[in-house]
Amino acid sequence: MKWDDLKSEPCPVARGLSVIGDRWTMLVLRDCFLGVRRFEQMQERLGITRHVLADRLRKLESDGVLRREAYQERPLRHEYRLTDKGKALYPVLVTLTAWAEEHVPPEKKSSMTLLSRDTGEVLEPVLTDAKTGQRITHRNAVARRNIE
Amino acid sequence: MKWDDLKSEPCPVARGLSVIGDRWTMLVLRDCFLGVRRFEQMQERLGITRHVLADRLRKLESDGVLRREAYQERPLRHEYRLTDKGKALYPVLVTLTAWAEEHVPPEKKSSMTLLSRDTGEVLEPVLTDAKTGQRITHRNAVARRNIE
DNA sequence: AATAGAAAGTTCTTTTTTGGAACTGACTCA
DNA sequence: TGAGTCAGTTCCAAAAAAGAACTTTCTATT
Repeated sequence: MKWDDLKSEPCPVARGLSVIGDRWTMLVLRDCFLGVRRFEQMQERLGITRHVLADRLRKLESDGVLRREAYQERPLRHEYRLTDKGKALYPVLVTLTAWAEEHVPPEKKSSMTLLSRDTGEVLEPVLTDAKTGQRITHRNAVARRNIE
Repeated sequence: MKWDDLKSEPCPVARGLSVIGDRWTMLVLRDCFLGVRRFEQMQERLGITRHVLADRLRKLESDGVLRREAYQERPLRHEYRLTDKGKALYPVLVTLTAWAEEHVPPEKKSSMTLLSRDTGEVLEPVLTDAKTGQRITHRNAVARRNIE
């Protein structure tokens, strides 16, 4: 199976991975969520090859996750910003972060905490059902395929 | 930056990706969550090269996400099962699924719905704070780096 | 005017990863 | 004896990533 074939899979996991399923993309998006918008900064922060970064940004733009906007003319320069579709990836980033914090210990102890912007309290992200507020786990949920 | 270097990054996103950040791993885990346990089945369902599948399973085992268990002797055969660490990835899979369902439309309309195992009701997964029950979004949360 | 520097890429070569297909080993079953 | 199953391994070609240098279009400095 080829990369692009993933996009047309019926399974949403496969389709999601067709967009964010490689080694670098989520790291690029992490930086976007942290407010990094420019090529040079990303390249330096990530230690990614310029070549690959340019490629990933192109893909993310064509997938509608980032948009490229001119921030100056002469010389023309662009910056990258999350679209709504991109911002909607926040829960994926947070759950991944939470998982890694708990299960993939770093060599040097140094962690990340999520804080409420309003109260400054530490947040503990959990997945719940919007209607009932019940926790969602692999034990109490099942996936159903809808054939239409 | 090399693959293995990701493991020792301070950022949990990078560490998480060192485990699940490639094109195939999450698809393998998806199948595990659906109850697929054996090499042949995975290989056939995923359309992944046997070579790569064997490699991914080895890595997932050494990362403690799956464990390999003999299900018969003569000939000795193993199956792969999620460990607790692996099961803890469920929220990542669910948020990714939810995002793709909403934002990465398939060519043929065919979707997935998450149902409660108890009530059979459709679940709408959202990220909330365990203590307050408040929704967590990129707008009301900030990440802080803890230096120890 | 000449030089240095920044930003955002591109180009080139080498190394790593995949893809694809066939092959192996240890059985079981007819 | 021969076919089939399962869980891989081996080999080669093709694709992708790493690493480093180069380009283009400016602005700022000497």
